[in-house]
Amino acid sequence: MHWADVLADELIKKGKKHVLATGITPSGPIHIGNMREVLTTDAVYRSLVEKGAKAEFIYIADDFDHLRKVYPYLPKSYEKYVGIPICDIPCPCGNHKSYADHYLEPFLNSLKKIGINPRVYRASEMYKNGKYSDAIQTALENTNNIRKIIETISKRELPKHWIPFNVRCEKCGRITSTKPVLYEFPNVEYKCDCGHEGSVDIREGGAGKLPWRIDWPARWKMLGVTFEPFGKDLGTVGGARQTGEKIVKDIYGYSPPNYAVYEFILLKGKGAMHSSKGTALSSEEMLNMTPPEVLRFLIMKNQPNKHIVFDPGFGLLSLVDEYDQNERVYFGEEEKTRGMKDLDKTYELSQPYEIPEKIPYQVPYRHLVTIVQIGKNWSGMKKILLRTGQIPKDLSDSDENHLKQRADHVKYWLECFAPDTARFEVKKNMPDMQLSNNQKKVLLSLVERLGTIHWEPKDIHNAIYDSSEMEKIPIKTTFKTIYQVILGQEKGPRAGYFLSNLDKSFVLNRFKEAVK
RNA sequence: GGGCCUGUAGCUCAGCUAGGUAGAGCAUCUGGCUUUUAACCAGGUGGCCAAGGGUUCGAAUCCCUUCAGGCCCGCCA
Repeated sequence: MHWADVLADELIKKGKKHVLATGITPSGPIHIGNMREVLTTDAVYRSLVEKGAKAEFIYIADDFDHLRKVYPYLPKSYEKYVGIPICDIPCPCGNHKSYADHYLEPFLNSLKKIGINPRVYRASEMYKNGKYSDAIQTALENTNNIRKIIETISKRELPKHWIPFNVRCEKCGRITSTKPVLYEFPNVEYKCDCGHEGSVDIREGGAGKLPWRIDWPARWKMLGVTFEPFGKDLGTVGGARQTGEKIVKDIYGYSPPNYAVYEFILLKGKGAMHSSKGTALSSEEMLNMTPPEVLRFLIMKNQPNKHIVFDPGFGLLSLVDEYDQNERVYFGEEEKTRGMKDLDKTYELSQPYEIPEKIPYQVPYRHLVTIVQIGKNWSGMKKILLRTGQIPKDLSDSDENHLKQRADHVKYWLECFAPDTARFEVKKNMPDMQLSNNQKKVLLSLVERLGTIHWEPKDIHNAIYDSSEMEKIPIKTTFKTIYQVILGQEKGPRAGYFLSNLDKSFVLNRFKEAVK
């Protein structure tokens, strides 16, 4: 059984109505690892709906959380905003409403692309319009109990005058620098490091924020959350999940949601991703180089608790190939091999939107990598594909769109992530290089022979072999020579097809120039 | 110290969330496509499933122990 079905079945045992939540703080570029949380939730959501349960998928952007430090990707001037909720900090690029929106917006766009449309809640709004008021009051009434829970489970000692509420300083706007002096419902008197002393009414929207360990359980109850996955860092003993379970039960009288702990996505050769260390791959970038269905596939085929090593180099091509193979099996065009566990479900969950009725037209992804570089734009590519018979003349619009999209992904990948050996470029001018006598000999022979043949892949291919044999030069050397004078490198795409896509006189002139 | 993951063919890994003859890709070897360019087809070689114990008619799969590696444990998914 697919893991999403297992999780959905567990939920259905408890009831027929469910609220599935995810939450990510948009304090920096939201990377592909964060995406795993959303996709995991989406998989369970879809399984629930399929099984006839009522389910709602919500996404909580904790934009009332404060800026923790000046991350490396921020200007130094942001020092003054540390401690202020990110919804109240100006946008780094100036084009968004706030700091939070700057990172949230592209992420929500990415979600759309991979077929996820959760109901979005913003913590800042919930705080500011008083939704949290009851939860805050309950927390404050239970200060000692909460303190005991946190101290016992997480084995931390809390400050003497700690209360489960961080007042937002009315003067400097920070929620980290205030210290409570006195709480007497409904007011908290506080002192801020900025020198301000004041008093806030907790029923007033936006007066302050519950600390994370209380905010989370409070939100479970408030929104009726029954499922929420979280990263392995939060699943640790004494962590926020554990204190949250106890707090939500004892203080808020609500039973903790089901969950899945998901492992990290590691970048091949780089390890775990950290936005703050610049080793993260943002979701936008990821979606620019990976077709959305393939990105989903990566998450869906792996159980959440298994770490994933993502290789943005050649590994990506293999991943797409694997997806395509699964697709062929799903549509019965190929035999299932043994390792394809839960193939049908995995394939269905990989679709951003509708499941195709029939198999989309496939062109091997690796081949697209070559075609993209020869054909440049889509019409050029289409011409090549038509001529070589790799697509039929009556290709449907949806198939064409699909291929076009893939070509765009390939292009982005080539520009930003592809290893050098995947790239080639037809040099406009003769590359600067020295050819051996043998190389010159074979080129001369080729000029002659190619001049007389039809400019067809097969004929070109044969001509290359004939010349090579004639001049008693290893075929390897001949290919190498061709690539060197045309591409300036020693390897390249299959020569016959490749040359046939270039202008005949261009090729002949280049060869002539090379032997001078 | 605690938690999670991993250990299966030379390499990368699937199979463990249904216990029932050990799998794929790559590499290698043989043959073919009248001739390899990270090409295709057919076939072959290759594994005490980390080690030990337990449950079972039957274990890579479930349970326990050990060993080795990775990650997490203020904030970070």
